Amino acid sequence: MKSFFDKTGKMALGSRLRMLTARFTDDATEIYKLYDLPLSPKWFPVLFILIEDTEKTITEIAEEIGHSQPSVTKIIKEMAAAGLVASNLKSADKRTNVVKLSEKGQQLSEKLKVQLVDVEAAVETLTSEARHNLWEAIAEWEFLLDHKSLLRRVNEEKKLRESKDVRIVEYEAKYQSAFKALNEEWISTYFTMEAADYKALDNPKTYILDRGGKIFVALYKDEPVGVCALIKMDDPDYDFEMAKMAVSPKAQGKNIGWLLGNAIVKATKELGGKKLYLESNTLLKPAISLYHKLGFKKVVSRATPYARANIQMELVLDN
Amino acid sequence: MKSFFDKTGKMALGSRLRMLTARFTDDATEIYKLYDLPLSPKWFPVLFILIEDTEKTITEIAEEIGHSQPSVTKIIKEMAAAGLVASNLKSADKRTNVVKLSEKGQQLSEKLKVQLVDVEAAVETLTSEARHNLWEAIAEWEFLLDHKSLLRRVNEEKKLRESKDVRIVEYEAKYQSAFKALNEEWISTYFTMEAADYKALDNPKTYILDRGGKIFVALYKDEPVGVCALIKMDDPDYDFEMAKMAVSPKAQGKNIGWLLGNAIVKATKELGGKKLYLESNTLLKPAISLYHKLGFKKVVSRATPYARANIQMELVLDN
DNA sequence: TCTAATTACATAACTGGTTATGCAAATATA
DNA sequence: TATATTTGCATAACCAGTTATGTAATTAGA
Repeated sequence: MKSFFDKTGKMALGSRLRMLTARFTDDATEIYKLYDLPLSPKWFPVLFILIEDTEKTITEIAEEIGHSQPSVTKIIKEMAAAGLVASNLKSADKRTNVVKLSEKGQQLSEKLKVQLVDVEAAVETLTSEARHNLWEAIAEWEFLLDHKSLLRRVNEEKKLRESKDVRIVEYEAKYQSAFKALNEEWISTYFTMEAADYKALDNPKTYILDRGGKIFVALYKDEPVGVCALIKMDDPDYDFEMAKMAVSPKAQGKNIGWLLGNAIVKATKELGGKKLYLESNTLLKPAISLYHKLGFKKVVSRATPYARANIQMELVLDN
Repeated sequence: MKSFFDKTGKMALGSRLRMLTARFTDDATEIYKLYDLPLSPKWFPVLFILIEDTEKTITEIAEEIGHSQPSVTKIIKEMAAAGLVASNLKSADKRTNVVKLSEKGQQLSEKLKVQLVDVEAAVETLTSEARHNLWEAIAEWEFLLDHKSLLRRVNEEKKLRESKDVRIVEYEAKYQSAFKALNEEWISTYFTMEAADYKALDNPKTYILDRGGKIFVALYKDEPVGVCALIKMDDPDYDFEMAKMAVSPKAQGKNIGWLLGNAIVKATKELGGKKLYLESNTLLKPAISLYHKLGFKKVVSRATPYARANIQMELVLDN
């Protein structure tokens, strides 16, 4: 068994924990027998709460011990059948089921305290024999996972790894079809293609590059999965417009938008631009949030050839 | 939740482990989704084994991953339904169900490897953030519990604590009824009371004390629960006989036999005895093993007034 | 060599939890 | 103040494992 987990690595942490848990719960049953306590180990958390604070409702107990409410309902039912608790006590709120220990339950809990002392001592001995403190380790991991779940941590690792496979390159003629297709994909999903779209997407060289603009392509494992254009503007207020940003849905979650955006900002600076402009639609939540992350701020309306534009943003470059 | 476990103490280690386990397995489901792997997390151990060694029987897999055989049977059934494994492959032994990954299963396992790397990295990061190493702690506790189970450890604590409530005192007239009752209890359970029994048990003063012997009584919480006599012998080979040892079944597991035996040995020395003798019956396994623990060795037969005696032992005192 | 014991596995039933759901009581709101 | 929403809890159904049990195939033994 040990060797199995050595082979699997940390991926099997859940499995390994489950097995260790099983050892404890199996032994718990025997330990209760040893002390001649007619208790089911699973009653322990509920019993413990009722020893501490005499009267409690089902939901209160569930919250305190971290179980679901139906779990506590079941446990209380079993304990009531064993004569350890009195439930459905009269209370102002008739929905609640107020529970407290019966006489028998109190007597039993006195005997339980003796057992608790021995178990505590046994675990303490175990802890002193071990170099690694399991109890403290659990507490610490609970804290760390509260702060950031394993899912989020894995997701971050995934993005990190995948972004290493993403390269941002300058536009070449061979990417023209990808440039058009990627844009057409999202535009026609949310809106409809307009005349201005066709002009730029069909003739990027004439309409973007030759006029002093740039286009960047994001390659994931050498396949184009994202594009973005930097278009020279003929406007006293702005030097360049960031436009035609598109990322394939298949390549989502790889930070590609962020990498393209950064490439655009860097290129603007290299070309001596001071202010970057963009148009978008508030329907595109992830895009808007990306623009904010890149430092863009909303600006007041301005004439636009696109029907779908309902928000305009700018980024003032400080160097 | 944390505060709940702070209050309960180590007794709730099982509960706490179960909850931490739940966090991992819940997140595992989401992680598989993130990688677009149509796998159930519970398949992982089986899948892992099949990636390592192509062909395996159900029982082999169960042993390697530490699950029960029916658990593996169920998992294989599910994986077969999902088209990941081919089961019931032809084999010499027709009882066995030989299983291997299908083409689809192999493709999926390739994708799984990518995920494994990310999870490993995420857990590694977690470990580096933590002061206590959970993975190592689990491995160590598994080892320590293999060596001595929690049940045994708790039992030892219990005996230790209870033996503190046991006092060995010298016989007084008020213990005569206990002396008789405790002996009568076990003798009549396994054998029948003999004439020699009644003589000694009814008149301990005349037959034991007045002849230079001693009787010790073990009190548990001031109740007599064990007795043992040291009887002066009229024999060139032996000075004293240890006899009439009896411990109440209710007080078993408190080391009382051992404590009484030690009291007898100590008294023999104080009285200047060099050799201690006893008679017993091999039916009484725990008693014989106690005598061995006290240092008694078997000796060859010798005349005895007791029909039930079928083993004789002696202890030579060295000081 | 024939029978008895063992082995491999499928199935059923149980365990200690969970989520989903519905109903009655209490509270909030128009 | 009537209605909508929320709350507390019981019940049902599910989940990932377990133990118990029955059956067919194999192996051991008299």
